[in-house]
Amino acid sequence: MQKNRSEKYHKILNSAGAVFAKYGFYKATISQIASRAGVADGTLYLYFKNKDDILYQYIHYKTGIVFEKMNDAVAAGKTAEEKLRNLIRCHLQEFQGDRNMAVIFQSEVRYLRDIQSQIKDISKMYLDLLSDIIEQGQIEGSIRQDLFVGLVKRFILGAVEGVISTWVSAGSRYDLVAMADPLVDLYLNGVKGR
Amino acid sequence: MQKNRSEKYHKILNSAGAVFAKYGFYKATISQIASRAGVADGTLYLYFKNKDDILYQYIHYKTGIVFEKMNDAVAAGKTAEEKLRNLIRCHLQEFQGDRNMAVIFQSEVRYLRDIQSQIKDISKMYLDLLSDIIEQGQIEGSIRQDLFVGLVKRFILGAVEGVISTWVSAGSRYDLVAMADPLVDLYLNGVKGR
DNA sequence: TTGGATAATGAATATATATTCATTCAAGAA
DNA sequence: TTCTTGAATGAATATATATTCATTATCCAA
Repeated sequence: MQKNRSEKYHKILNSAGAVFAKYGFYKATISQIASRAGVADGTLYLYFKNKDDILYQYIHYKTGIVFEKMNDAVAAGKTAEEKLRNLIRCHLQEFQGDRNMAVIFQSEVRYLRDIQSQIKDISKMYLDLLSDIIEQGQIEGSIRQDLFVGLVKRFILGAVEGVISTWVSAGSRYDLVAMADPLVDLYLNGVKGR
Repeated sequence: MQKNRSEKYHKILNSAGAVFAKYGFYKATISQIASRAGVADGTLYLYFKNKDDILYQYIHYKTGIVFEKMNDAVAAGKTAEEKLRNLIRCHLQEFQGDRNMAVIFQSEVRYLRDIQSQIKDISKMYLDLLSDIIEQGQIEGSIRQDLFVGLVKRFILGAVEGVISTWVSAGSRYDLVAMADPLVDLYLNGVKGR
């Protein structure tokens, strides 16, 4: 099994992404992935240990890219509110830009937890980013003190994921990034009339 | 294939719930389900068309129960805020009371959408309930007018699901229902400091 | 041009398990 | 007690597909 990140390696990863997204991990077959990548079935095994490994590498690769961008986005903000806004916008942008990834992250996360619990999953990283932002906001005074931070984090992430999930189910037709500001507004101000 | 809802039918459904929750639909085997139910493999086929059908019936059955309770909970409230609070509390309560269901709803929804698109999925029903509540709140004046209702619904549902998901991953150790009030507080008031 | 190494192939294999069905069992009727 | 009918069994079957590996192609250095 080669480990160099050749062009073919990425070709296979991309094909796998498309096939997994379309059929789900279990219904996707090695032959489908191979033929979409324009290689023979056996070739996949020169680059990946097995079918599980393909999914694992895919997530690992995508997670790395996305998380780096999210980190940058947060770092680019000064206040907690700016950071939060940047994070949410970045999140929506990345997922809008890669629908296969969005579908796979949505559907196969559970299976992944089973096969590779050492994968630093994107939720965990995300929640840590949020912790810092919330803490900063509380110090600044822009975020309430009387909050259960563990709940707030899940609340924020859950809502974004829900929004993405809807977008995916609806066939990815509308502009997801446009949801960023209204969403942040909901986080900050809630729905209550005044 | 029998259609009467005998005791054995429910025994099998329950076993299936436990096995699906533990291993996931694909890794779960007919033999595991059968042996847990204390019947022979072939017996499952007297009650269910095939493996897919077991999952389908399971979700269908659970959805019916849960949705009825949710409906009642909402109906028991007078103001929009009461209704929302009742709904969220009911939601958390039902899922806390049936962890297998919580896991399965979380993990296998996508597969279900594929096999049985005619299943009135719980999200859809839920979102409709929320629509009514939001609309009522806007009329009452307890909920802001300047909201994109489609987004608010997803925002609310996403956040509850996220909270449940965390609870499941954490091994269902803490009291989920206790999250209801803080969560509703977040929906209503947001996180912004004043 | 050739030889050796590396990469790719795809037919054959191995395995897993969903599903079937000939047989057995159980219970009530005659 | 014997018959009849429907339920239940579980060993045998059928199928699907992940994985292997003997063979072939490709590439590059000498």
